[in-house]
Amino acid sequence: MKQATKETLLSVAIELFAEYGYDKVSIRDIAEKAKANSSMISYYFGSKQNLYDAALEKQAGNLQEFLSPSTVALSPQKILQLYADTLQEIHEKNPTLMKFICWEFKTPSAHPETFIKQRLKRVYELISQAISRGIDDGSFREDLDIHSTAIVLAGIVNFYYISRDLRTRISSVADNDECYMKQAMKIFFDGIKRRQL
Amino acid sequence: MKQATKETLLSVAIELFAEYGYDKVSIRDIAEKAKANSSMISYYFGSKQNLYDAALEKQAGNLQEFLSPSTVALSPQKILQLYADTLQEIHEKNPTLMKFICWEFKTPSAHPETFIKQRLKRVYELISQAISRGIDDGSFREDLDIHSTAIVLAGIVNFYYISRDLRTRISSVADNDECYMKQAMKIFFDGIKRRQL
DNA sequence: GTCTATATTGCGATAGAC
DNA sequence: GTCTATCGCAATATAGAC
Repeated sequence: MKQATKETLLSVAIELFAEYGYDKVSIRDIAEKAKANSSMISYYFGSKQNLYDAALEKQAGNLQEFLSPSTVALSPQKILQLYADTLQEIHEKNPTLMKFICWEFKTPSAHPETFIKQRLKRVYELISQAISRGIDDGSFREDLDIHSTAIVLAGIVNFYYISRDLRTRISSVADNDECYMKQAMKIFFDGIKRRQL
Repeated sequence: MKQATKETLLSVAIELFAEYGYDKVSIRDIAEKAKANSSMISYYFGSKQNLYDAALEKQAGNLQEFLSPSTVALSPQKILQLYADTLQEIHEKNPTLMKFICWEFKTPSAHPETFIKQRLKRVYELISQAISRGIDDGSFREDLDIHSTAIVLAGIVNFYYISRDLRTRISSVADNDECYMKQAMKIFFDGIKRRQL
């Protein structure tokens, strides 16, 4: 009945895996920081891998908002903007999720079919459809390649967060999330907008 | 005198580290694939970490071209386009370098001050200056934030490669590097271009 | 230079007392 | 549920023969 230990282990695992990645974190590290015994991880989760998966899935719930059924009813521009806003919000409220996704980028083979990948797939489809509709209704350029445009948007929004750690080491310029996203989306929308002749 | 073993170990190390990352590759894996004894790694490089650093630095030489002194003399547009072209070329000719850089994005703390980071810093400065000059000479929008614009460009160009492994699992759309880069840079340049009133 | 053999460490996992 | 103790394994690194 005392599941406090399980919860603590999970939240510590999320914290440490997000920061250092799967390989660099031992179950002993997690147990120590959670003030629990390392054998409790086997007891509650079965294995280190299962604990990681549990951590990943718990974080994945945060992509829910963007994927709500009402999203598809929005205009193409609104959907693309919502994607950017949602990622910005997720990062503010829960930076660890982005860390997990980044780790997945790096070692995709580690966890073949996770919940998070299914979510990402849905996100990609939503964006692609929005771009396609935007072209059809005349608001975006006709010569846009849908796949490429989707990657450009994803790159603009995600690279900022993916590269943050490295950037702060290289450059002395301080980040301003609000400012970046506004500037970036202006460039993006100006770049895909249909020109008046 | 017979340094063939050393060279083989290094090239195998580059291959394996790029593919699986530092943690997932053991010195035994490297030695086996190089048909050498694992103790040869200590003999030639001292440690696994030193071998990794050697692999990283050897790869970093490939960023040279973009950083040649003649680059700074080009027009802002040309410099930004050259950045995209160079990364595309690097990836085609030497995909392992990009893998290394991707690993550095994920675990930047692992190797505090590497050669590669100095190169990246120089690249960032070149791009920033190009954007700044483009604003001054009236070819780019005046309201551009230099830092944000530089990250947008870097994101557009790099995210495509960073995300490739994961994307191919999620989406069935085949990549076409040439097509992507052309589309992406058109969006980018249209997005930062100064509008005629 | 290259090999075998081994020292040493740290890992994930589990058995079993309480 | 939680602990101690330990097993079994794989890793890096090294000592020493050749």
